[in-house]
Amino acid sequence: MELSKNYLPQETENKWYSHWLEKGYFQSTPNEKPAYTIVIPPPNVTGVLHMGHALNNSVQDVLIRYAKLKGYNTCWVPGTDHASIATEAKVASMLRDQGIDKNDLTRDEFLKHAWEWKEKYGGIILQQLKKLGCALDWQRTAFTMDNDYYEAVIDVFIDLHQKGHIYRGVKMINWDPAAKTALSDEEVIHKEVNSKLVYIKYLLAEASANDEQAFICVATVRPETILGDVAICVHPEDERYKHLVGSYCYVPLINRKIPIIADDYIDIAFGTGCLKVTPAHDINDYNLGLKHQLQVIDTLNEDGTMSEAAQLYIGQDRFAVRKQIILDLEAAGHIEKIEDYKNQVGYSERTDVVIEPRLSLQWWCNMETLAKPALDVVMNDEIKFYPAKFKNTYRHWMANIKDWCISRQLRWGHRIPAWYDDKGNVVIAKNETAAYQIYAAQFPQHTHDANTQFLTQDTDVLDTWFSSWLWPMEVFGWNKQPTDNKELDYYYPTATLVTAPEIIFFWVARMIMAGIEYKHQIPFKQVYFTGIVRDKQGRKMSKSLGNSPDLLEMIDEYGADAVRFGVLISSPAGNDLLFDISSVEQGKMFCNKLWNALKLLQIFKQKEVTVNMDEQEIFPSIYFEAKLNAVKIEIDEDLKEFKLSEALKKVYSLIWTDYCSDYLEWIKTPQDAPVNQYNIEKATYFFEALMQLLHPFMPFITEEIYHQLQHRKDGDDIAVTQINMNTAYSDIDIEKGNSLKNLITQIRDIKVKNGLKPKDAILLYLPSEHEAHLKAIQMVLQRQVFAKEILFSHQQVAQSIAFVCDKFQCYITTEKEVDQSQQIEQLRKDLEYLKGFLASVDKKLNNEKFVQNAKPAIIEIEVKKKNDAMQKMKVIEESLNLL
RNA sequence: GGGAGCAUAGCUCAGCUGGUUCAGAGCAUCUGCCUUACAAGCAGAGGGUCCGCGGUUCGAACCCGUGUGCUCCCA
Repeated sequence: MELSKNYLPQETENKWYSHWLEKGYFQSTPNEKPAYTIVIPPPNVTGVLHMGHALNNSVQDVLIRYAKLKGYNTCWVPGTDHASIATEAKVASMLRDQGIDKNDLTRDEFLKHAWEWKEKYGGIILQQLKKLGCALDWQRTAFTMDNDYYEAVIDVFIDLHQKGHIYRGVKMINWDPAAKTALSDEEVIHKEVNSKLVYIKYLLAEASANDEQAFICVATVRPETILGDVAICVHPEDERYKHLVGSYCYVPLINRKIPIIADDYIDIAFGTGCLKVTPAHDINDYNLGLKHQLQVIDTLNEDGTMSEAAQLYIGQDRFAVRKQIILDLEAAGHIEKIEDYKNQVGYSERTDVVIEPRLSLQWWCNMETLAKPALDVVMNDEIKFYPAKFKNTYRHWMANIKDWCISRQLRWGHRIPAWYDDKGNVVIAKNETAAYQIYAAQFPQHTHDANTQFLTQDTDVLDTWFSSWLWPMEVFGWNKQPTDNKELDYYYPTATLVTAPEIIFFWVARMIMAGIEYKHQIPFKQVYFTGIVRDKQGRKMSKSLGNSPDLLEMIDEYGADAVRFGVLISSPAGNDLLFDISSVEQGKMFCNKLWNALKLLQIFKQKEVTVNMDEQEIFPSIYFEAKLNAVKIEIDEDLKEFKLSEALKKVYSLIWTDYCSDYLEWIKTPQDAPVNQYNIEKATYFFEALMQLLHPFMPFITEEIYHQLQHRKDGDDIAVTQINMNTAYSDIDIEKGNSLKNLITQIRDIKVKNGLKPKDAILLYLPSEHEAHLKAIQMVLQRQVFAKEILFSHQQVAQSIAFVCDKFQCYITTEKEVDQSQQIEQLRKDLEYLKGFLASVDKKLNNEKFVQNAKPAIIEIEVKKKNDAMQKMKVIEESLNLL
């Protein structure tokens, strides 16, 4: 069959993905083979494929496909998480477009819309992963709100509550005024912003004669919060204010009389040294308030507008008020000055609005007892982190772990299984029936009419991470069958988790806790943290910056293999990836290179053959086999350490340089001459082996070429072949090949430097004392450098170009007149260099301390260096004498 | 404010426990080639004070200290 000029990915990619699916190659069931399991970090059900996913999932696919080649029973579990906030926001906005206000709907009505939305648009990303070629076991596709999964989350809540880890309490939380829900500390992103530091004067209630000014001044970046001020606090040792402690002042505009108190928490150096205390809107102020028994005045509504308690600006947005109040204070003469100021402000990870610290009644999970063992397994390398530097980050967080706010004021998610009566009593129960039973047992004194519904369920849902921390267990049906579960026992603990360092606390740490708490086993043996995908300028790729390319378009244009190549080649282990489309182009060119090598093999196969097994004829195959086996081992080592880009670079240059540029050229025969049958067979076999090595990185084109190379029986596909790691090879063969390469390059260079055309004929003299070593490469060398003849000689050759390659003294003669001054210069330069080199080696060897301290092997090497250098110098000197 | 990390060719990075001729790769650059697989290609070449300074050592890109610049995480 005639092959197209270039490789056309669009035609082959869909074909092979469907074929793999049809054959069920990605499906796994427990068997006698060792398991290699990965659970996908579940993307948001609302998600679409972006560069981060492309990297993360390409990496996982490489690991899975390589493990499969090595004989493991591989299982890669796909799925999505329900993403409470993101999904609820999406659905609410869709409803708004239809003119429906989410708050006008009942819970059930809203959830009906949400599920409809999920069925329709959810999981688009999973379809996109197919385009990328991911070898996911689709039959196992999981969702964090599947029935069984939902039940598992609820059961875990109940269990942790029984164990006393989960409790309900009023604390300062991070409030997202856009989503109108509490967030955990981890969901808050701190950013540095330019603010105004406003100095506000508070009138003193009883100005004494000592006070030149009848006011006390505080500095704040949030002037609107003065409406919630309940005190002014100064440092007890601060001489400026000592005399005011115990007196009162007035909050400007509303004239609330508040005390001036002292506490050593105050930083004397900051601002004016006076802090306005607003317990409702700052965690530190809150703590101060508790200590000094201050009132709490909450001046904000849940949507970020001012509440009635603020007295002024009621119903106006906090940021509008910030501007307005400065004007009003100014007008009333309360502003002393305004300075530019940089400070850290917390933003919601999901909605990107400024977080308000807010006092709120929420459900909490105490993490201390869960964290302890989870810290240990990472510190003692039972779970290995790659790169290991993340152990530090992990330890720091785990050692200072805070209680986890797990309730969210949303509807989309796992509803908190708490039931309340009208007196504020609460019971935790799996369902309503159980709630009534438990209630009756717990509160026998509260009797109700048997027919009235007096218990109401909590309207909040749980943090999404409270469900995804069960992921590696629950995808294998842990909750229904925690023991004697064939699947769970076989696949758990999973082999590797591939994720972003950004979610080390959100997810990785919590999975480890849940795994140990409930399965009494770690959830995965190693964690590979991928880097962050950045653009060429080093900026993180994000939707808001608009610097993230459209992946599906890219796949259409370049092919999935090229995209995978581009992402993986520039992704050194654990470092950030500076993505540039040129690396995808490089991947596309690589595909063409493969395609053309295939075409050359087809041409070879149509030519006449010889069956000559002469060493010189088949040396290229002997050499390449050794090289292939050597590199195969290196690649295996690299992949064990997640050096994916290193491994890919090695396959790339093994194919492009060693196989195409060297090997295929070496087995070419002169025009119209027959080709060597052994070499052709070997060339085909090597190409197969190379495709196998490349397959984990570029699955589609390798499958296509595997089938183009020869007709395959049904079920013989590269995706399910086993790699042969029986890779013994001879160093001598590799050395001979290297000599050949070096000689070819050096002679070509000499030709250029002496003004010879590449094809100009030469006579080449090689040293006869190395004839045994050089004999094997003679024929190939002769063809590659267009030598009329190669002669072995131990004599110097007059009227020649003399050169030294490796340790071989060689001569070239040519019919053309050559300029000897240039080569003399070159030889002198080489000699000078060697003299210096020899001197440095001698210095070491003559140094007593070196000889005493260095390992014998090192000394041996130095001696060898010395001898090699001296030999070379001798050869060069001889050549120089000749000229 | 606390912690972690990075600095090597024009660019992106390798360089494992200090010891080959160790200063490397890819891309980019320059030169010569349409050599019947591939010009999206072939052949060849040039390019670096391994961030500055000090120290340890027989020996430092590598270890220690310090300065500078940058990045990330946490509060």
